[in-house]
Amino acid sequence: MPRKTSAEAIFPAPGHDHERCASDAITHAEAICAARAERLTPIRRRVLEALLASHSPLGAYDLIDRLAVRGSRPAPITIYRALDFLREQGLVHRIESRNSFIACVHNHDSGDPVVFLICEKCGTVGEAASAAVADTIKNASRAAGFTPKTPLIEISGICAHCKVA
Amino acid sequence: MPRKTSAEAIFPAPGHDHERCASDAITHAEAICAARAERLTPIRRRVLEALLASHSPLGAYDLIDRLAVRGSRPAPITIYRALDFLREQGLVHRIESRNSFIACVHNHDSGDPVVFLICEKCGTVGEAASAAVADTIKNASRAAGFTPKTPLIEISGICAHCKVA
DNA sequence: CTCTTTTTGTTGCAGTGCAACATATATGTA
DNA sequence: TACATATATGTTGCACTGCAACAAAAAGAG
Repeated sequence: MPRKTSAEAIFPAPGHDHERCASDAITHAEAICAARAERLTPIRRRVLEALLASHSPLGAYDLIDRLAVRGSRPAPITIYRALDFLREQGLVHRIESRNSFIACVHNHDSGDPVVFLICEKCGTVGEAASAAVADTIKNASRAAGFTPKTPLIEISGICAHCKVA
Repeated sequence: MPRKTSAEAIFPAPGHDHERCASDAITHAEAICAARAERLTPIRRRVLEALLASHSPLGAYDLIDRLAVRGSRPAPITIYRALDFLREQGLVHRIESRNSFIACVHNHDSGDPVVFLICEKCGTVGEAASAAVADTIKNASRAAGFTPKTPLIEISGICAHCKVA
């Protein structure tokens, strides 16, 4: 069952039921990993939880800070390995223009191109999955004789909530 | 006068007249800077030339290597400052997904969104300026109540020349 | 020629990202 | 159960990215 019914863009409203949204995503991650016989180990889970606790993308060192407990900090490589795993499973995306990472709140078909909407004011990142965008881009690429694989689309701007304020 | 007549995608063919293509671009850069009363200093010019000598994007340290002469290497900040300038003038683009830079071979109207086509095999980067892509993306953003500013579109794939081989 | 602005040089550092190897933990198999 | 294998994590170390802050030099304006 999809966690989001709308196929449209998703931009998290401030003050939405975030606890719920995050715990749903964890449940989803467990299901995905179980189905694929992959292991959602404690570290991987904690990295995912930290990302889910923020709608803004987090850098690797933000994650280190958030996973640190009583003087014990995970090494960068530990975080990167967890991120690699989560990205392979499609549970986390990398925001290239910010060198940072965000938990995925879609159910992607793998390879589905995603459009990231990055608010310059509040830093919140929304995802939009648009077949129209995907098609247009494929056509434009083919016009250049180019065989596209993974489109990367990141758009800076102002989200609806910040625009009002 | 536009250096490219086609409004279509541009993917440099291996073995094209690169000397010519690069020297045209330098001429264009001089014209741009003159018109804006900006200074295309020797360092800025050499950075641009180094980028023009490669259709693959170069990292900042690649540029340091290429500008180094007889034991004297420019400091990273020197390169970044030149790149900042060139980017402000629209003469250079940053490829976010690779942390690297490429000389622009278009005549952009400023703010024009550009699609980068990055060949996974040969590393060559082509540019496509597509109004259709720009429009589609704007619409998708607006559907989420998002006010887009600067779309960033980078597509990995295989270019026509590598596909044949 | 002097003052001001712009550009470059120098030093230093924080963030990003991963390689290579060692250790520990799971999983499978006899 | 004991052993072999595969997977995951810990440790060390380092290369690349990117820029801040200040000093020195060069270009332009009056």
